[in-house]
Amino acid sequence: MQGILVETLKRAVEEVGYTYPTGAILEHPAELSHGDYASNVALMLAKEAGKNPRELALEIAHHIEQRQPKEIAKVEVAGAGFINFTLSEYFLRSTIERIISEGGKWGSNTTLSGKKVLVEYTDPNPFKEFHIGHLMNNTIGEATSRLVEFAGAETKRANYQGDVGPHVAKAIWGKMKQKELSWGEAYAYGAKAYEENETAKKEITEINKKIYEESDEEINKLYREGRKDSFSLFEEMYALLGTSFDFYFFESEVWKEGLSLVRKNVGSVFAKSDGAIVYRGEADGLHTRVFVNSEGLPTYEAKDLGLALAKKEKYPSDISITVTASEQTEYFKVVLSAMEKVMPQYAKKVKHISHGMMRLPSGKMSSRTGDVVTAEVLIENVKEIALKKMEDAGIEKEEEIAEMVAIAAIKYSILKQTTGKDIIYDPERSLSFEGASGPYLQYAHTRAHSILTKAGREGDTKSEKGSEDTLERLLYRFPEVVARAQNEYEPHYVVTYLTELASSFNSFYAKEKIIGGEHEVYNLALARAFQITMQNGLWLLGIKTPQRM
RNA sequence: GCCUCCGUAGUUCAAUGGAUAGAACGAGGGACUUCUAAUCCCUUAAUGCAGGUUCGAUUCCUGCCGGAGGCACCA
Repeated sequence: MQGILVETLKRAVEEVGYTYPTGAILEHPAELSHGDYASNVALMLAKEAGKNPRELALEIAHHIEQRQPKEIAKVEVAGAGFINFTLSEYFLRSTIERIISEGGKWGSNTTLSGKKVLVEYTDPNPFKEFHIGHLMNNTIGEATSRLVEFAGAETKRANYQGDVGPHVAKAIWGKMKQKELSWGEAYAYGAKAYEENETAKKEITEINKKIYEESDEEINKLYREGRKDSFSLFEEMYALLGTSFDFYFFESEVWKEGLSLVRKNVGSVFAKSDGAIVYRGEADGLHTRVFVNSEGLPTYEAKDLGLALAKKEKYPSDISITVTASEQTEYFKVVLSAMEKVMPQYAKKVKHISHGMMRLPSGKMSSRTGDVVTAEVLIENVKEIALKKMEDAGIEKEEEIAEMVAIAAIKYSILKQTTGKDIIYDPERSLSFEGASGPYLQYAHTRAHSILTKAGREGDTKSEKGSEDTLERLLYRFPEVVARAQNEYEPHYVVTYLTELASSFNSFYAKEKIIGGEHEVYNLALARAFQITMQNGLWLLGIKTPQRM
């Protein structure tokens, strides 16, 4: 639709004697009463033309009216000199038809078709808790993957896990001292001891070395157990959240290559300093970071280079996305800067998405101090609320539906805002199930689905319709919203749009009786178009659609 | 100290340089013998401060104030 409008505008502007300015915008006015699209060309050209913008706008509008495409019902000049377009009933009706025929493909595009994309996210560490930070990362990573997939890319999901390194040594040390502790608790215990107790610190450093060497049978055994315990818990979580990974990368598998890559480039890219090997980022306005410590062991930095090698080997992609919390933004720049020098072709394909952090009202979460909210506890709490809601409504309580609703509530609260912003999670104040929320979107979808099932016949857009058309005037925008979310890697545009769409559908539902109503046939087609759009939109967000709730 | 990000109704969030700054929660009022009231309708209230660029600034630039993150052997 935008294409037709731009062409029309361009022609009219040229007929009046000017060139269509670059950077002219075609936007949706804040209010539907102002029309469906607004152009600011007249405002931009007014100065050059030496004319009053309104006058110029009227001239352009006049030329458009000479040969007005059938998709446009009305051209008006408003405000300071905007040219407003109102779309025609013809266009709105044919959009409904298009939505119904495209079904699950409605809203998708082919921007990335033929491209391979790898998305790395979630990245929980074995031996530590899967906390709400991982939940946030998973939610954003999954939505990002689906956006990319909806652009036609061959998309693979990757999960990178730190199964070696000091955190593992700390957990194992904790477990050796106190068998009855859970792995998360053992880690917190070890981390505390490491900071407060010199002997413990030495023992942990020793364990860390032995893990790399695989030289101590007792440690090896604990290590294997811990890995296994963690992985099975993680797998349950992924299933619950609706993520399925194609590749798992482990620090234990990538550190050697990372280490040797760094060693090979000492003197050229990296430098020795105080017994460690560092990368000096100052030349690029960054800071110095240690890639290999003075024990000769790789830090996260060197491992990340090894990871890049492993990814390249396993799935050569055109875009390689890594999703992390914003605390790693600066870190990542340094690693990327080093990567540009040691593997330049690959570095060009790397894209870092950093999201805000889940914080508690008391401040930053820390698994070192044990001050964490686990994903499991959060989901369980929210699920309880959903079950309570079902009970109050007198519906039969169903675990599976309560789970879908709980996860929708959580995902919505993560995805509703700009990706970079922190979220303060207050366990005292429960998540919303009312108003703009995950369940609100699911509920609207469920209502539509339920009507369509009950009606027992198909709708038809050729049938007579009522005068109201707000819903239609939002529906056609879905592909535009998707494209914007894809371009900016910002799922929240989809959330905002779906919320507005659901609200519009609910108003429509309250006003209009669909089954048995005056415009039943047309309204069934409209409800179907809404249901498809909502389903596709929720899929993009990784939110499931229950058939009843 | 240096670098990065962020300051919008009481609260949590929106707003590709555009029109009267939108929602939700909260508060107050109303709507279920009618397709699911996890809903709908009405009322309430905001751009941290000071300059600048622009026909037009929540948005871009500068300074200040406030918050978060990062800055050598953690991830």
